[in-house]
Amino acid sequence: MSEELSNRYDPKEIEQRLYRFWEEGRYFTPSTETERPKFSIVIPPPNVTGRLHIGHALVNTLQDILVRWKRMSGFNTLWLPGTDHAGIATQMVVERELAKHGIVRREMGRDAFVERVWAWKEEHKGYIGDQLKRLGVSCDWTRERFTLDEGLSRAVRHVFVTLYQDGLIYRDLAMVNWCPQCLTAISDVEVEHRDTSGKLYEIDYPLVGSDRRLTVATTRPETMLGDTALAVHPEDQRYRDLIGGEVIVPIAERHVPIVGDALLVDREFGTGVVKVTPSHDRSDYAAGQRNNLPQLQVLDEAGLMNAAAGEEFAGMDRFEARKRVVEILSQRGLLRSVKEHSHSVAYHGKCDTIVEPMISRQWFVRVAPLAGPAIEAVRNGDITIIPKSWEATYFNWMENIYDWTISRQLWWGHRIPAFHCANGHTVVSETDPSVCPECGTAEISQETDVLDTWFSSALWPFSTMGWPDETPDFKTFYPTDTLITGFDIIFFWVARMIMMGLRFTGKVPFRQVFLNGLVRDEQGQKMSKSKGNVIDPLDVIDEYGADAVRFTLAILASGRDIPLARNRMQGYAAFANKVWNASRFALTHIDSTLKSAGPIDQDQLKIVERWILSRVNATTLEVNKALSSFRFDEASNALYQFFWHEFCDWYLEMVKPVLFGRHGDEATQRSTRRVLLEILDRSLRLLHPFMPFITEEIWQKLGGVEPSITIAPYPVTQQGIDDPDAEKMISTVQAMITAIRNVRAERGFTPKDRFTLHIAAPNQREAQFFLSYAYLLTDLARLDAVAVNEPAPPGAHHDVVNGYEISIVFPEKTITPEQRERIERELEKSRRELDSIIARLGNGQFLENAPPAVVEGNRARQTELIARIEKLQKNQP
RNA sequence: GCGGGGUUAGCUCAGCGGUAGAGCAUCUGCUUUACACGCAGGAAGUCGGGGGUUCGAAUCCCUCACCCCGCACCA
Repeated sequence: MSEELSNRYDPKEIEQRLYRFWEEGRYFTPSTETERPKFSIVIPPPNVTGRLHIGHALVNTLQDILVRWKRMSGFNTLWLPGTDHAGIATQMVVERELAKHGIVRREMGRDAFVERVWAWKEEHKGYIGDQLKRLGVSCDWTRERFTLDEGLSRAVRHVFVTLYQDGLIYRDLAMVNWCPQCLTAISDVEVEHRDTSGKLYEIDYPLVGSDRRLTVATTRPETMLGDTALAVHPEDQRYRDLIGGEVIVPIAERHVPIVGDALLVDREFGTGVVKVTPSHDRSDYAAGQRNNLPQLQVLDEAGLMNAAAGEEFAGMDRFEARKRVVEILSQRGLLRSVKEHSHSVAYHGKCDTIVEPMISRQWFVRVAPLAGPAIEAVRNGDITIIPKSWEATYFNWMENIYDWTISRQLWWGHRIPAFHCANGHTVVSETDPSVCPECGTAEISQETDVLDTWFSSALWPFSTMGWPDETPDFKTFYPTDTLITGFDIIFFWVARMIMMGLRFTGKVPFRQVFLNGLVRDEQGQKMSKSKGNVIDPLDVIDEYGADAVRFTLAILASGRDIPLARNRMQGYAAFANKVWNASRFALTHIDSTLKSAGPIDQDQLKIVERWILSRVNATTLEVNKALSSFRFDEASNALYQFFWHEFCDWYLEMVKPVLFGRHGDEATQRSTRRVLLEILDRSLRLLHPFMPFITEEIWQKLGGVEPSITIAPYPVTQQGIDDPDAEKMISTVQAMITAIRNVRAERGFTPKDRFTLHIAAPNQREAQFFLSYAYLLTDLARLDAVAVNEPAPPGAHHDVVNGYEISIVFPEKTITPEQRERIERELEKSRRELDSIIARLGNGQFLENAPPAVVEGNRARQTELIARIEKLQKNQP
């Protein structure tokens, strides 16, 4: 065969060329008309205007391994790619961009702004796709979707209207999480609680008609301007008699009642007196409702104090107001104390702003009725969550679920299909009404709010397939089989897809969920731009090649944290180079292509061939098994071990004597070459899901039947190929070679020094074996002769290997003290092991209770150790 | 407070009832005609502490310590 491969693997040269080849061949586009079983997954859609980070690289590598494996295993495989519109994030980016040019969103108007965002999206939409292609993912790009596509938007609208009609969507005035920076409501799961060190202020409130003062503890003194009561515990002896009385709210100088509320007040905390601000605190809001307290809003939607806060404060920022309030209280002697206080503060993760509880009119999904079936689906096994420990988290959240705030005060997104008329009617409809169906007025306009992006993501597994239409794709590929995503979006996305899928299609959206870990840096730190420890997938792909990056991610993929270090990638780039060079070597010795090679002639097989076929079969079993259970680490590790440490280190070395004509007749050579082709072919196919580029590049040179390795059959274990005898004998040969190499290093000989090996074979058959395969020992251990059942001359080095006595004859050489020490250590180790085995075998309980195989194993080991120690002792001069 | 995960070689992790493993790093030799991103050999761990179950425990149970992650609470 032609030999023009470079002696160094250069990923840059081949990766992008091969990706084009795959796309042009449409290998990743499945059929909707086939009898073959299907396998389908949908991508967790990244933000359309975003950039791929290393976490995306991980989740997409794992999906691609799974998908390529299934495709090669004969499934009609669909991996549907796409992106979401990421409402807040995208709007924020475009606003910031406009701000550079001094343009303000509200001044340009809704339509113009939305148009501008679409333009931005068009500009950036290709970026994520290109990055994914660099990674080598086998998505079907002909089916790419975007959450704001017409079809998906229709699904969103249909779901909204249906849920509304079913009474599961409602609009209400309620306290929600408000982001004063983004000027929108957000849902509970978008709030990040962070432990923050703040201050606890104790403030005196004068009692009306008395000299007494009540001391109240608060972390947010500025909200006192909106206090409408103080609350004490109704059974608190200290304050019980004050209930029904009034206090003066300092600064505001307003009279408010003292109420008793057992739910709000914890007698143990602080002073046992709580200020109640129903408009600006979640639990105060509830307390206000229980006690019929008025609401007094003193903060506006931007987090500034409003007119109700008083003339001095109007327009002042909430944190500025806090300082000012404390100052005034202090001047008036009403500030009792200020203590350091650590407590949890709610932040909006997207913009790092402290969230403000705010009463506003929003749209909600009543989640509890949806949660029931979703809980049941996991409980009864219709959906399996892997690793299983995540089920507890899922149940815990689902069983204590709150209604979901789905409206956002944004412009970028699915506009809520509700219409308000001039007479106060609201209609929710799949088509835009021109007049109000209630009163007939034409003065009707659409709701200005848009939906939470996750509302559309929740429909992703079926909206992308054409639902609500019964399209061929929907019928063929829904439900999907597996979802792979990060555990951090189990509530945002996974749970909601299950709820929506069950509600609207009557089926689970996927049967298995694999939750992958979080990529961290080598110290286990979360990657973040501010720490400067982020790894850009494109950077490392450029540096090490996509295959090396993928292999690294796969082999590290177990566990909840995935510490990623560049030197690991360097290690697997070396592995890619190893694959390249081993293949390069093999290719120069393969004399036919897969198409013309014909079947392997079983009768011609020599022990080396029988052994490597047995080993590749064992590896095949292990890899398929590991992939079935999402053990990407085990699968890739098995492949690494096999390819490097069996195929390269031993097999290729063992066939060299034949390939170079030092041993064997022509028939043996032919057979050896045929099997070499076979093993290389199988290895490449086994490796392909993990390292798609390099394996395709090499496999093309083997001349397979299929036009691309992407659709070549994935190896499965074969009957009658396992060969324990061959494995045992080859492992003995390996052990002997290792023993000789050991002595060589131990005694300070060089590779040029030649030894003679004497082997004691217990019977004729084995004697014949060692004579037939003496060439392996000679070649790999650099011997000048192998003698079977001939007495070794005096002074030879004796050992026992896999039960066979061997003697190594080498030139006279003095032993250095270091060498003697090493020999002594080795002997001592064997003695210690023997002692513990003797103790075990001397224990009647052990003999009685341990399984016979274990007892037998110990006996055999005892016999070997005794023989070995005896021989090693003889070596002592 | 509720729930989950972790503590094994210098580093990062696998193993989860029968003789302590891998990768990387490290040390020693080596231009062996595929590869120095290589070859060969080596050193390195009372498997977080304590107790228990068992013939036998990194592995199962109890307990303590420390670390991480959710959720809830936090005047």
